[in-house]
Amino acid sequence: MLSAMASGDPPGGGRVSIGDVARLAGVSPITVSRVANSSDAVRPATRDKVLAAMNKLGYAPNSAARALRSGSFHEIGVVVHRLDRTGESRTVEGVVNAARAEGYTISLVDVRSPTSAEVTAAAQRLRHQAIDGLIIVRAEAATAATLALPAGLPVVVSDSRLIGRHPAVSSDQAGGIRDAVEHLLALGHRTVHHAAGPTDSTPAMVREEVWRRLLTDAGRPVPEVMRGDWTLRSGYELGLRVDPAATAVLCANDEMAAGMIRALHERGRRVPDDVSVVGFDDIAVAEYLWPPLTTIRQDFSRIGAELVRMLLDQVRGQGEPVERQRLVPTELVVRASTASPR
Amino acid sequence: MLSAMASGDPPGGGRVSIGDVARLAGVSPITVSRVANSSDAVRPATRDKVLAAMNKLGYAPNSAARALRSGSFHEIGVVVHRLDRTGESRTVEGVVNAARAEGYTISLVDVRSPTSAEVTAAAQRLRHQAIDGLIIVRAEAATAATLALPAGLPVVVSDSRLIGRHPAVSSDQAGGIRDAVEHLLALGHRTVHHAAGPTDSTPAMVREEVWRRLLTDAGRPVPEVMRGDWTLRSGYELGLRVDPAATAVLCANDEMAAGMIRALHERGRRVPDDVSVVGFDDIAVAEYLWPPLTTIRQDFSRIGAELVRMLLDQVRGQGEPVERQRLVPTELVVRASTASPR
DNA sequence: CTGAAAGCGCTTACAG
DNA sequence: CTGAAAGCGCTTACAG
Repeated sequence: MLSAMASGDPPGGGRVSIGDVARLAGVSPITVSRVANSSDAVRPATRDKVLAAMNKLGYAPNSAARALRSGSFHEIGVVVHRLDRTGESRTVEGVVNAARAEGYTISLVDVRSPTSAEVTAAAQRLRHQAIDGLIIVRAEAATAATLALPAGLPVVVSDSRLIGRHPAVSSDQAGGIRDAVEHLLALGHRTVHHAAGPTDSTPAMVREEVWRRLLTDAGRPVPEVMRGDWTLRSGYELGLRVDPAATAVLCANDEMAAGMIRALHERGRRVPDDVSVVGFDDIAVAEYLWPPLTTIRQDFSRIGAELVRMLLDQVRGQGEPVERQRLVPTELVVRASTASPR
Repeated sequence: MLSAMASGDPPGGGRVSIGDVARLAGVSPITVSRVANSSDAVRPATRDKVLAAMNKLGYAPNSAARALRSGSFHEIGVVVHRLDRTGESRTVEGVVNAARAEGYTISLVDVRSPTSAEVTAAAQRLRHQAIDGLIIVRAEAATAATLALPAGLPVVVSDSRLIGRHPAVSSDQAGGIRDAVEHLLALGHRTVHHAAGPTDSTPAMVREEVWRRLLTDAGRPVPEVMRGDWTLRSGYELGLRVDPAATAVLCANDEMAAGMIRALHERGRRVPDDVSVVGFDDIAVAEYLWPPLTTIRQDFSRIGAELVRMLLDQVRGQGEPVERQRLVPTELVVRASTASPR
């Protein structure tokens, strides 16, 4: 428990400063600073006196002063779009936890749309606030040409068009799609239809290109791609008009897969007896959809941790060359929404 | 676009300070400060000179110095548990957006478990960091007796046992449960079973108590409560052994309702023909479950906004009495998972 | 409308 | 092992 109130008479409206502690302990402020920073150049008896005074007064170092002196806030800025989506919130959670382990806190900004203008404004707001580096989680629609980040600010990005321009962390999209397509072809499907994500999203485009290339390489017909926007609703609408001859559909994410399955139900098509469906992400409900969804799991907390690691490499290594891109493996999780065609 | 690099020769390894701008513009640092803070006591011509110099050098005020001087970081600490859950992430999103509108950023800490010890540690870590106030989003297992928050730090809490001790914002749980129970009774169900949340959660207990009281007041039999833990899995497991005579089940949240529906399917019980199911929250998939879920919608972004408003009332009004509790209305959303019993 | 002086709370060399 | 001095970058009265 903290003591309720300082018993001395600290100036400045109640906030206890290093000088107050020094006075009570009968030492200089420098010694208090040493104790606060766990320097070992303090005699144990002195240390104890100071610690007792700190406790008595409820002293907490003023981090504004500390940051001003040291030049670092020990804070990382995070720009995120749509925090209510599984991938985004789990990635941010991973970032928060990894940052904490390194002694950093997170300053979070949510942009309304993932465009260059919004992200630029968010980055400047954060810069204004004072951060040591910036993590951009999926600025899908931002491009390197139009994004104007403060000069000299270390940056790491997650999946986006900014890869190449800035160090980046991504799921192994290609590997995931390959696993899914091979799984479906191995089950005996002649080809695989694709309910893709929006064209302004890098992960969506990567998934689509890999799907197309795999079918081509395997000598299978490539059905016309169906275009969605990540939402359940878009998956549902695509499901209402999916080719009646389709026996397997690979969806760009789990939400679209859930909408697809619901539409197929309404059309009287059984999953997986008539149509196999595969998602991407492995969100919490995937296992409890009816039927339980076969999907490609992304390791979001690992992505968050790698984002922090690569950012702090830059922050600490100032000037050193930095790893440009790190791929985090995906995993195919086979459940009951896929089966051999009848 | 920012200019790539300062063309002057600013000291301190590249960071541009107010003095550099003053020198280039041929004015004093005070004048630069006035321009940076949009004071109107600056001649337009002077202002333009200063703004030009700022742009040329890529000046951004050092917020550590600013905070040290003014005593405020314009930052709000947010303690959250399980950011990957809908309620939590949407509430945080609401907090972030409302805070931004007020010129505040968010420093986010994620606790592994919602206990007093974890929340206390998180609050102290944030205090250390420097925040103007603290928002605790659902510290479900923390109690006022054991939570030790830094003295003098303004605090607002969301649903939790801390209500009463600290100003709080909550959904109108009672109103939501009333709407749901009345909806089911009006459909002709004799009584309503309840798949409740964990006993250490205040919202779960409130929902359970209101459910019990409503049935008692209506003279209906009160079935033994079923105990879950918010997860899909727990709802599924309760669904496997729900009373075969039950015709209506009110679940503590949508995830549990999704698990409940899946278990009922597996047991060959049709929803809503044999059993009506109601959830709580209105998460994104609720509409796309099969059947689409009747549920009680919570307005999380409004909750987030109210949390910020009540916190800043404290921060700004120092000493003034503050509103103790604010209820945010819920809304019953009727879909296809409820019907009259056969 | 503009500026010289002081100070916010802390830490970093430097000296003893 | 301990302390006196200087300064991080900014803003707040105060004076002109």
